[in-house]
Amino acid sequence: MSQPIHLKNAGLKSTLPRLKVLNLFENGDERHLSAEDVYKKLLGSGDDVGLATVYRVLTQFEQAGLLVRHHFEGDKSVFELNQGKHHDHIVCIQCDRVEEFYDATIESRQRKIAAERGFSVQDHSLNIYANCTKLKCPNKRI
Amino acid sequence: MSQPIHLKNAGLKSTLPRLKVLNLFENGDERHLSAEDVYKKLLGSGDDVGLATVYRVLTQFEQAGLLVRHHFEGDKSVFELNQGKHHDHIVCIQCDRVEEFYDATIESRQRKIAAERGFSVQDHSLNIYANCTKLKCPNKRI
DNA sequence: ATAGGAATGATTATCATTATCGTATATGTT
DNA sequence: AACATATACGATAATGATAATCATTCCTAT
Ligand SMILES: [Mn+2]
Ligand SMILES: [Mn+2]
Ligand SMILES: [Zn+2]
Ligand SMILES: [Zn+2]
Repeated sequence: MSQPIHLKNAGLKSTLPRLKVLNLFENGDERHLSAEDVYKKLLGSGDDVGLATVYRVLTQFEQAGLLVRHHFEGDKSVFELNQGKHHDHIVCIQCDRVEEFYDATIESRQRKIAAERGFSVQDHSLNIYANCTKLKCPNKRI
Repeated sequence: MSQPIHLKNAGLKSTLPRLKVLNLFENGDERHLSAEDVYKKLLGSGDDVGLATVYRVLTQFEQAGLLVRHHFEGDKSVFELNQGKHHDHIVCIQCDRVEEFYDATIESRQRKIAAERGFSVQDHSLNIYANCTKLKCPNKRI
């Protein structure tokens, strides 16, 4: 757990919709949420914000460095709290559950490979799409 | 170079639009093409096909295993000829040029990481977004 | 050459996301 | 606390990529 984020420090006015969205990521049960996920969760808890605002806020939070955006194969973006530590993802094909991992070997190999070809890495995304072999897969939905 | 692909063998009727699209991938100068790229290239060479057909054919080719689809950060899908050998990509942020690489260590590490967590890898995508440090970057456009 | 099913292409629909714009609100100042 | 004003909100329209429709055209087997 890290210290609560203050929107002010991020250069963002502290508004109700922003606080609600931020709260979802800080205290919600899911780390990785799409705009639609956020919108529905807020509606579900009575806190209604406009869908346009959700999209706007997510993008603002991303630009402010509060959130990180991912593209997990498919059309919609997924966001998660930026805890400062880069990691990659395993996405379950059956239930969409997301598990995180970090592998120093993979990371350094990437840098090496890029360097050998005359590139300096700016960013990268590594997503593993897999099936649960263990029976912990509750099946369906993130 | 591999032997020319016969649509018949892929269970696909041999039609003009399909042959034109296939030809672009087999004899064109770009390995990685979006639907729009394909559409514009065909229009440019006088071979006009409908945009709907382009999308349909690309999806069919993907399902038939002739093409592989990638999602290089951003909204549009990119396709390339399936030459049977898996590889990952470095995408230049400045010119969108795509370079391919394969690293056995990274590949096996992925499998190991997934296995340790009870997953069996079905697929994965690893894209490195980087800047050319060498001056070979002609800047802009795939 | 013919027939019948599949493919094409113009168009419309869909889905995620962004842009508009009039109204509401946060925050610094009286 | 009431104000002023820049900003943010939210309903809705617009956009861009891709999928679905459907009447017409084209392969391919007879
Ligand atoms: Mn994560
Ligand atoms: Mn490739
Ligand atoms: Zn990584
Ligand atoms: Zn790989």
